[in-house]
Amino acid sequence: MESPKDLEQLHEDVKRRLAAAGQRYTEGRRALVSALATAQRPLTLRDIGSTIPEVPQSSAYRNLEALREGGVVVRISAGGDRAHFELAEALLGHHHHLICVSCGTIEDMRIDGALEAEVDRALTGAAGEAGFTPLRHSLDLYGECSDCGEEA
Amino acid sequence: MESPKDLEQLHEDVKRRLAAAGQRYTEGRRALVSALATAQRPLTLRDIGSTIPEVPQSSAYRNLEALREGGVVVRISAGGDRAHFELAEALLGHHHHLICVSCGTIEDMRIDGALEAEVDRALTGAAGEAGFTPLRHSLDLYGECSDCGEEA
DNA sequence: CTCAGTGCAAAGGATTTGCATGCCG
DNA sequence: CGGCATGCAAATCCTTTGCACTGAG
Repeated sequence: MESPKDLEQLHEDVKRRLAAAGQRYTEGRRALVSALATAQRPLTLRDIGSTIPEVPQSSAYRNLEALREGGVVVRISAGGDRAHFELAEALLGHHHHLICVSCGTIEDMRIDGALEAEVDRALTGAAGEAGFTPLRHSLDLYGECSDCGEEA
Repeated sequence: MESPKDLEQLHEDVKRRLAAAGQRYTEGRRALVSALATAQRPLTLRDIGSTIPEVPQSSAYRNLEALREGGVVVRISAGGDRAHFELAEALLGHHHHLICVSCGTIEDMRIDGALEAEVDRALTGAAGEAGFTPLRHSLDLYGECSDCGEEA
């Protein structure tokens, strides 16, 4: 759980990043960042809607896009039809995802740094062979979360 | 490139799998499987539409779903808004994807088996800690493909 | 023959956009 | 002030579905 102080620092950080990208840090955007920081896992637009109903969907989409351009938020397409949003790795650190194939929920997960480096090396090699310029990787585990497993 | 003989064997294999799932292997489904096998990379519905325009979209979606239930095709959500489809790993073997952030194209890629095993072990460990039952993993590399890189 | 498969058109759901108005810098 | 941000409603885009018809087994 984030302490209020951490949250305040986060907002400062975000404000700086948005300013650098020539964007304002308005009340609605603050609400979005707070919601994402508090949840500590990727959220769908629907999740966000139930957390902060005062922000209309269209504004949420538009602001998430603005935050994405500012490098504060990333959009995740895995995990069903609906997109998920979470704070960028610049803010959360590098991590991966556990994706429940049953309910679509996504959780964050971290793996050993050495393995991470090894994976990166292997991927970069494979990319080179294909004339591909690597930017980042994603390593996701699909399965059933504890909630869905119990019901089965 | 698949030789005609391989393609024929593929159709036999698919026919068997569909039969086991109690489904027919019709002309439209053959066309879809041929298109996917020939492309040798995940295709969007649009890609498929331009390859085999004689198959209506709704039929394509329905048949891809039938093929998915039969374990012949998988649906990939990464790589933009549109879903991609490709032959299942039972037919293609385990592999990963290179995803172009610019044009959304996806290509197949294989990595070293030992690393693969190591990754699987690490993921299974992390999954256990989260009360997660692991099913499969995905390891994708995002970057810029050679076509898009040249233009930049 | 019988039931799954097919095509067309309409429905659905998530996401985007046009436009008039409000607020931040 | 001036322009970006906001809200609402309408528009889009991908995907799914209802229904009557055809074809595979």
